[in-house]
Amino acid sequence: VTIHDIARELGVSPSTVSRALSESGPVSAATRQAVHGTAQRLGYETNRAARSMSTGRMHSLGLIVPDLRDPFFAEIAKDAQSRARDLDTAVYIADTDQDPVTELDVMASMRREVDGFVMCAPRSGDAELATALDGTPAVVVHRRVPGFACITADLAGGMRQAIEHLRATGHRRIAYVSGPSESWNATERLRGYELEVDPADRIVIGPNAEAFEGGVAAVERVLAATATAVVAYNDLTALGLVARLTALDVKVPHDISVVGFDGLDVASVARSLTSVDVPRAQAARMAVDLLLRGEPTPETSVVLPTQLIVRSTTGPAPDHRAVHADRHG
Amino acid sequence: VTIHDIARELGVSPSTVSRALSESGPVSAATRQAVHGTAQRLGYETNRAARSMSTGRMHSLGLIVPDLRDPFFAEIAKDAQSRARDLDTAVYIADTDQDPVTELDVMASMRREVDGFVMCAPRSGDAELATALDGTPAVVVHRRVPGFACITADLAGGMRQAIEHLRATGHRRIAYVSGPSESWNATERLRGYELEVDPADRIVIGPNAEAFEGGVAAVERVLAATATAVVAYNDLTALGLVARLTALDVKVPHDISVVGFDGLDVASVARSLTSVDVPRAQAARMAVDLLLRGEPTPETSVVLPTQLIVRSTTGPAPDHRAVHADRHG
DNA sequence: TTGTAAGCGTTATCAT
DNA sequence: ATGATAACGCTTACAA
Repeated sequence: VTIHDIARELGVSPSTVSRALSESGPVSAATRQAVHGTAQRLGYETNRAARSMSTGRMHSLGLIVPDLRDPFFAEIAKDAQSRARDLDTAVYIADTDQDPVTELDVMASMRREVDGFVMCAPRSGDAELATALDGTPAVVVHRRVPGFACITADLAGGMRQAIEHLRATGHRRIAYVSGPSESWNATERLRGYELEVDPADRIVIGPNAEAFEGGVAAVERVLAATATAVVAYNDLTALGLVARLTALDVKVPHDISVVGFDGLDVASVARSLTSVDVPRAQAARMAVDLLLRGEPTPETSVVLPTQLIVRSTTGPAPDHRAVHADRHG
Repeated sequence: VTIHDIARELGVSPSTVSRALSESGPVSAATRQAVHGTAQRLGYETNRAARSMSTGRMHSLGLIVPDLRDPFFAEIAKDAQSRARDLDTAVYIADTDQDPVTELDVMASMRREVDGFVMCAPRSGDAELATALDGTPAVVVHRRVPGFACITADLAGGMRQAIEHLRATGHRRIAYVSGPSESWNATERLRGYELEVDPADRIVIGPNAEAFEGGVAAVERVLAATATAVVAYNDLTALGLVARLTALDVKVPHDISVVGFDGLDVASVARSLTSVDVPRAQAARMAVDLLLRGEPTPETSVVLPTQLIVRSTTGPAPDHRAVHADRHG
């Protein structure tokens, strides 16, 4: 069922039907009414491909994520598609599996089919990204790329909150277990740590490719460094830390405090994890809005606030000697 | 850059270029070579909208999931889009947030834009689903819907493996903590339990809307029922159980054994969870293949095998009195 | 083997 | 306010 069917039914021309349906020209109230009526009755649905051919607008957007298995990105995907649906645009999804080459490939193959991209924490270099985009509107989420609209979170600020909280409860030796070294996220978080902690006092463990495993693997070194608190690259890493610490019978937070990063629903509830919340839903929604309703110019970049959520994996620092005795005695 | 540009460049007709590019007609080896060459050089990419208009094929598929935050579905989404990309088809994604109405809505709005649907554990009724599909090819994953190609897993068989394993290690009182009551998944798993356990011996707790929270909340009742082992609706539920048991100082698996369901990567590594693995990647891949390369007739339904993975949350049943003393003494 | 021409469903420009 | 017509880029009979 096409606009021609409606036109024939009503004895008007297809152009009139088109104008009535798309509200894009002068139509008498009566005919508009009639057109909408029979459109409804006939079950008409506009053919997007045809519409795209004449207008150039695709009414769809490309959502590119590094890894859907990461709950952080899964949530962004969920929120982004939800918002896009509200705005009557379909979402093509592509998971790049963290591979820059795949990323560039999917961008190339999707570029012509979409009105723009929402790029989550892309892995390719700034220049390659710009080339692959080649003028296609794009909003970058959770990474800063020069020349593009970016929506990021104040990760360094979140790190500061975490460390200030730990210091306020008596911790002096605070370790950071880092994640993958390449991502913007990773460097930002590390930078936040380095901003807060004097070079002499820093205990940095990592980088680790696998978030959870990295946490597990880092525990021995954290203990060896006699840290009383650890801030993790993300919640999964924190979970790994807690799991391993528990296995070694080191009590959290009695012997050691652990702070996660991201504020994932699953993670927080799973271990009552103290964590720095990163506003994912808001970022996803803003990205889609910016792409679809605004003009995503480089100047429109925004930095969302982060927020430390204190739960039960952090507590007062133990007396240092006591902890040490505990562990070896 | 269109086929006309290539045609002009080479002094041939657009149709020849089209034939050469789509391998859909007789073209001399020489011209085909030439066409591909300049196509490459000019950076030609076929306009899918235009192609769709003449062929009717969209080269895209709709992937409908209940909730991307559930790692089970996130993984399916990842695997499905990966396979689809190999087959040169784009993937529209829609997260229905478990809402049957939203589900039917997105099906209606996507139906014309896709060659078919991969529907993951849909929440609508059989009849509504069929109506909304209205002839659009579809493969249903993890639910059985009469009249459609379905890819499911042998959940009852997995449940049997779990219970047999527990029995073999001395457990007699085996509880089941169920999940949401409405889904096919949920009823299948429960059915598996009921198949294995005599009515008199059954300890069923739930249903629970939220997987993890359900596990947490179920613990007191599990203990009150003096079960020595629990099979959970899924891994998240199992994690909830373990978390709460640990908090109550009930040792897993010393005092009580816990079996998860799904075999999620995160979950298994997180708690070394014994779990019934459900082949997600295979299901996703098969669904896409069936949709894109085969004919998804009702007869092509397949049931994938499940597999109990024994890790460290299960162990021999404790002496019943000893456990009881432990808990209250 | 290649070219011509019609058609896919919509929008947009221009008359009327 | 409405209608005819061209155009979007591609595929596909059909003709050469």
